[in-house]
Amino acid sequence: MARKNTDIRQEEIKQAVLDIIFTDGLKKLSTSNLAKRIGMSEGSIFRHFPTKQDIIISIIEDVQNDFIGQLRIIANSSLPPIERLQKFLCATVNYLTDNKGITMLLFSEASHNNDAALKSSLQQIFNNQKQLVSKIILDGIALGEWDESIPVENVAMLYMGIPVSLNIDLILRGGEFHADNFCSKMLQLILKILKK
Amino acid sequence: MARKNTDIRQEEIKQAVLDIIFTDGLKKLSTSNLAKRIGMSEGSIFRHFPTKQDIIISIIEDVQNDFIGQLRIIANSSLPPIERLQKFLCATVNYLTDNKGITMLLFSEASHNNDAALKSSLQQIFNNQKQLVSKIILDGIALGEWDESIPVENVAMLYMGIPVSLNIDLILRGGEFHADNFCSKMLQLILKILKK
DNA sequence: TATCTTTGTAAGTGATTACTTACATACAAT
DNA sequence: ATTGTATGTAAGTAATCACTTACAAAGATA
Repeated sequence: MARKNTDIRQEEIKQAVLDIIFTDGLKKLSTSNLAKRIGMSEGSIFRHFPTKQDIIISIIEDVQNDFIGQLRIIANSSLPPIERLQKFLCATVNYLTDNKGITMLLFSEASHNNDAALKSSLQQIFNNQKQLVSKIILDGIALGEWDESIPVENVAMLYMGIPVSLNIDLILRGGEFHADNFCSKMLQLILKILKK
Repeated sequence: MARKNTDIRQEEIKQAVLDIIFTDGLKKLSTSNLAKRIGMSEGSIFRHFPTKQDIIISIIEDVQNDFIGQLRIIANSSLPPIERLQKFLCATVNYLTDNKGITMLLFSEASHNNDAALKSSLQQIFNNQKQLVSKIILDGIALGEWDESIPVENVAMLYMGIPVSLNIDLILRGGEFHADNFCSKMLQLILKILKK
């Protein structure tokens, strides 16, 4: 087969991982199937990643950089808190619906594996989102826009339920979804909680 | 080894499944490990269940009967809606914290497997909860206690986020949790949404 | 007591797993 | 042109998987 650089091959492999998970389920994610999907030999995969686990870890790092990075920019922007919250929520919903393979991977890996490093990465992804939401809410309270007596930690937890249960829904129903309405409807509910 | 009836053995096997998942992760759930945990031979397992998959299915049926059954009684009771909602939420939180093995199993199985019957069972568990919550809310609205303009479907979805994200938290953090505060704090947030 | 069904086990089965080894060749640097 | 390194493959490896087979014995029924 044609030769390509490791970085290109790594991307191909990671894409194939997500592809298989979404179309066939995590059970079918073997190095053998992975090689078939890309059209290369099984041995070649181990030229570009030392172990199968390292492929998963690399994907989770991508999520940290791309997804959480994007959310961090939104949360720290100078927009009014209400607009930040709206952008934040919609960005999350869009990411989840656009990357179904990734979300299934995160879910399953969390309960499937007992690897400490992996679990800690997943915990970070979850907690980072919670902290960024808390920041937006606290900013809104500081500006006098929202009720200062609300328990911010609990609202953030309730907020996190939105993407997480959306996730479950996506996994169970297999994909079809109408993001626009969902995003703004959920925002309105959260805003009612935040209202003075 | 001492002989026991199939029904007793089936319970032992199912308990061992949940035990392994919680202590060692789903990856270690092999028929070989299962037999070791119980202290019986691997072949004996297949005397009491035709396949490994059937053990999982039987556990999910237990969840339907025990957990959803309990929630159904609460939702259909003649208590005031606000009390039903409180009992409903606390029963869910307690079940999740008491049965960590089960919740991990449901999560993982949903994304791991592509078995249609299994996925449909999991979907039913999720949807039944949503429907029961919707019923309580609609009853409250009919009694004039809550805002009739709220989108019930979306509140139910937001509500479902509570147990689901609690679940994630339990999986990632490994167990320790203070249920009492959580239960009532979350209820207050939902009530603020429902308020006229 | 004799027989039949249920429950148990040890030792297999072939399939699949993640990963390795030995070797070939493309391509960049000298 | 020569050499060294990165990328490729086919054919392994031992371990593990879910499950089966052949046979033994417990316990109920006759």
